[in-house]
Amino acid sequence: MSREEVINLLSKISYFSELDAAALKHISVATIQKKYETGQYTFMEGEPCIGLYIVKSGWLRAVKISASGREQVIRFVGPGEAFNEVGVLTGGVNIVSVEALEPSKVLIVQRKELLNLVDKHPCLAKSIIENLAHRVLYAMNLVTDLSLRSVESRLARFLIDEADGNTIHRKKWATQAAIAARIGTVPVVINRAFRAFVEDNLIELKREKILIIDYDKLQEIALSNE
Amino acid sequence: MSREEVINLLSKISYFSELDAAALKHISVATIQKKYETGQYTFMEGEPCIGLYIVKSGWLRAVKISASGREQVIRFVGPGEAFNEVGVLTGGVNIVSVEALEPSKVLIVQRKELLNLVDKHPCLAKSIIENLAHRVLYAMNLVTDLSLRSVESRLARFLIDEADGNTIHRKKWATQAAIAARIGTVPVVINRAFRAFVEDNLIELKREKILIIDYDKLQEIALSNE
DNA sequence: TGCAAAAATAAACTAAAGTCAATGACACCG
DNA sequence: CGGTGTCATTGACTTTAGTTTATTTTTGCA
Repeated sequence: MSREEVINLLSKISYFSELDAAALKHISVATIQKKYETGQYTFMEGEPCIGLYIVKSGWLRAVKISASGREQVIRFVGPGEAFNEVGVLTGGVNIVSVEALEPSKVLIVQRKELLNLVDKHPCLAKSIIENLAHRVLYAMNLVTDLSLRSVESRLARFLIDEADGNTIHRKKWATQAAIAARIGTVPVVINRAFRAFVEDNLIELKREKILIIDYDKLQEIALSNE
Repeated sequence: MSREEVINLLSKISYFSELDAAALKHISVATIQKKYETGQYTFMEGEPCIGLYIVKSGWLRAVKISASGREQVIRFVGPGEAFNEVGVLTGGVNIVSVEALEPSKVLIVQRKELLNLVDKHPCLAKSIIENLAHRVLYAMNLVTDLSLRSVESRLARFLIDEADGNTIHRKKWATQAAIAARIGTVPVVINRAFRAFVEDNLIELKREKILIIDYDKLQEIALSNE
C-alpha cells in the first residue's frame, strides 16, 4: 500500500478524520502493515499491546475466551474500523483476542506514536473521547442485554440492529455459531430461537441473508423483557 | 459548601487532579450543589444530561431497570467519585438512572462548561481518555462475567474484589438484594450462593461484614469457569 | 460431479437460574 | 417494649439455557 493510500485510509477513520494533512503524514510514517489469513489471530488477550489496529480490508472479531472454551464476541470489525483502542489507552495490554474471519489487511499505528499524537492534537483527543464514550455506552447496553433479557429478545434486537432495511446480509463467516458467540450463548440455542422465529413467520432464514417479515412483532420481542 | 471546599473536592477527582488552580476556580464557578435523600433519584435514564456529577458525601448507585422491574447495577459511587461521564460525553442523554442509597451531597459541573474545558486543557482530555478507557475495560469484563460465568463464580469474584484484606465491610444498604443487582441476578439466588459458601466454610456472613475464611478456595471458584 | 467437512437441525436430557409463597430474624420507631 | 417493616432464609416448583449426541443439509473443493 502506498503512502497516499495509507493517508487516505487513515483520514477515513473517525479518530483521525479531523487531523490536518501534516499530522496524517506523520502518523502514516509510524505505521506498520500486516496481513492475516482466516483463523489467524492478530493478537491474544493479555499480550503487550503493540498499537492501534485499523482494518484496511477483511473482517475480524474481538473475542474473550473462557477456560471452558466458550466465547463472548465483543464485536466484529470491518473495513475502516479501528480496534484495540482500549489496550492502547489503558495499561498497554490487549484485553481481547482478535481473530481474522477472512483474509484481512490491517494497519498498525504504534502505541507510543499514538499517545504522542494525543498530546499534540486536541481534536484527536476529542474524537477519541467521543469514541470511547460510545464504546462504554455500547458495552453497558451489552451488559444489560445479557443480564436482563432472554436469548430470543437479544436475538430479535440483534437482527433489528444489523438489518439494512428489512434484510440482513450474511457474510460467509456469519454462521449461527458466530451469532451465538456475539449474542452471548451457544449455537444450538440460537438455532432454536431462529427456528421459532421462522415458525412464527417473523423472519425468513437463508444462508446469505435473513429477511425480516414481521418487523413489528420482532421489535416487540426485542423490547419484551427490556 | 464554600468555594475553597469545592475547589478542594474537585482537585481530588481523578479527572481534574492535574488542572491548575485557575482552571479549578473556573470550574467551581460553573458548579451546582445538590442534596438527595435516600431512595431519591438524581436523574433517570433517557433524560437530558445536565452535567458531570461528583459525590461529596454519601453513596449512590447507577442502575439500568428493565420493564419487568429487574435491575442491573452498573456501579456504586461514593465520595470523591464522579458519575454520568458517558451521558456528558455522548449525546447528552443519561444512559443510567442514579439513586441515592443514603443521604448524599453532590456537585454538578455543567455539561457545556465541561466540554469547553476539555477543549482548553489537554491534560484534562488525557485523564478523561484514560478514565473512559478503564471504564470500557470494566464494562467488558462485566460482559464476559455475565456471559461466561456462573452466579457462584461471579459472587466469589465480587467478594474478592470488594475485600479489604479478608473482610468486606457492608454499608447498611449493601443488602443481598443490592449485591444481587450488582452481580446480575436476583436476591434468592444470591442467598443460595451465600449459604453454599457458608456451608463450605469459605466465608462468614454477617450483616455488617463478610469474613473470607478460605481465600484460596474462593479464588478457585472465582476463576473456575473463567 | 461427488465427496468430505462444516453448518444446521433435531430430540432427549441436565443443569442453572428464576419465580413464588411462606416463614423466620432482626432493626428501628413510636 | 411491642409492633411494623425490611431483610434473610427456605422449599417447592417453573422456566430457560446449556449439553450431548445423532442426523440432515449445505458448502466448498478435489
